[in-house]
Amino acid sequence: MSLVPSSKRSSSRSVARRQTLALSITEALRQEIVSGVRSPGSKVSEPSIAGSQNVSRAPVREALRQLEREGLVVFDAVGRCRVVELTSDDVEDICGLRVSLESTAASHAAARFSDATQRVLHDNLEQMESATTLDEVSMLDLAFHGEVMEASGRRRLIAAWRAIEPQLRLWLGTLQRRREAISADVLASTVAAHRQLIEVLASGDRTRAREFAAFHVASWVDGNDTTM
Amino acid sequence: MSLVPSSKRSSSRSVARRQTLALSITEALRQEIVSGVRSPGSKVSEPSIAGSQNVSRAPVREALRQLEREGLVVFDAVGRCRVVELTSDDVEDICGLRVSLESTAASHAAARFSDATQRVLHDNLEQMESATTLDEVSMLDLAFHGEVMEASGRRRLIAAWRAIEPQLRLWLGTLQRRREAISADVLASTVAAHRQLIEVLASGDRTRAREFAAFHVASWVDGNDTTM
DNA sequence: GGCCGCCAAATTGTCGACAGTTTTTGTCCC
DNA sequence: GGGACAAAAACTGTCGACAATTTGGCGGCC
Repeated sequence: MSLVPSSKRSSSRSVARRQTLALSITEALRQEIVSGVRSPGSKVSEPSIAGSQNVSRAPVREALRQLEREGLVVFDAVGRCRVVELTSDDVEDICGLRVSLESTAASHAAARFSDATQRVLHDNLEQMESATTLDEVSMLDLAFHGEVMEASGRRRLIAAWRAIEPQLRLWLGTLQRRREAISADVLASTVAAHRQLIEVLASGDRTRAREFAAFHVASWVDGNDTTM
Repeated sequence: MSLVPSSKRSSSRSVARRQTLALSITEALRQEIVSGVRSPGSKVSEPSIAGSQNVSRAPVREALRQLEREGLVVFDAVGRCRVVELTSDDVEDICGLRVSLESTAASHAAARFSDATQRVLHDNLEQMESATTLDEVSMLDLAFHGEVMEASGRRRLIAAWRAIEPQLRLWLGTLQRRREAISADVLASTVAAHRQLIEVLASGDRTRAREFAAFHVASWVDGNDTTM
């Protein structure tokens, strides 16, 4: 398999680290996990990956640690690594934390909403309106919420979000591999909610932003079946 | 779903990983940073640490990555590592996130409050009452809140807390190195607040737990001077 | 005195190797 | 067929080494 070329990180905030083998492998593995090529619970050993990617174990090791940070793999007591298996409990956990983080972020974002942010969000909205596949919508949805997080300007809040976002992607992927089509009304309501969130953020009303974000995320969670 | 038997160590990791060189070095470095032996902004290079600890660079490298995860060191674009320099902005950031996480945790903890947890918290309370140094009180305070986080049973919530807790320790350390004595009324009010929090948690009222925790943490933040 | 380029030292990213464990395989016996 | 047991394979943690960069210092030049 070839290493993913990795378009540069969309977020301008995080420091662009020099491209390194460990980074390429991290991205490649993340993609494999989220896309389901590596199924939950399957073993992930350093030598096998090092062999398949034609690198030494060192960068692989580093990549696995990064993926652990993102919650996509877990290490057992003896250091063995496996792809994480998300239970419905885990999903609940993730979503609960997500509500906390996003509502807090929305509150901050409302206090420092910029034109640039608004442009980015509107852009995302337009893309979503013309999206066709469920996968596309999900990714745009995550990107939208990621931008709101970034707009909060709170580094540690963003870091906490980044620690669960890949798990959300993984979960959404699993869901999508069961369904296939995209429900038109879900798309419509998501777009509507996002549009409304932008307005609330632009209004600068922090309390309302917090509450609306909490409500939107929570109802989004309800809209998706969390049982696995 | 198994939960921590609560029998073992108080600051329990979810998994007791086998003792490893990387772990020892992580702990040693963390201590050096939090205690101020390594001052904020100072360089942390792999060879120097490897040399001083008589190990190779590999475990040092891993330790530094762990410390980065804990926010105690930062890497620049070319991979150089330094001890983090916390600005008043950072502290605000940390505390804001802390309020979010702890109030959420309190809400969950109230819903599943156990006798074991109550015992641990009361134990902490007693220790704090007989504490003499400011350092002692701070550590017990952090331990108390850590236990509340654990009591929430939300792994990812706990993980997010662990990602900022060391930075809190670092900040408290710097503060303490400026003052010296412990204010009796601060101690008293902290103990009182903790006692009250235990009661609220035991009552099982999730909303009240959330609100009380948010209030307590926020006022604690106000009580400490965040300007650096 | 201050700025510029050059050389030496230091540092990171990556590699291959080895020892100690853990897991798997294969075999023999019941 | 199933279980105990031993050999074999696989894996992790750690080490030392090397090349490519980056940093720091030094002398020269304006």
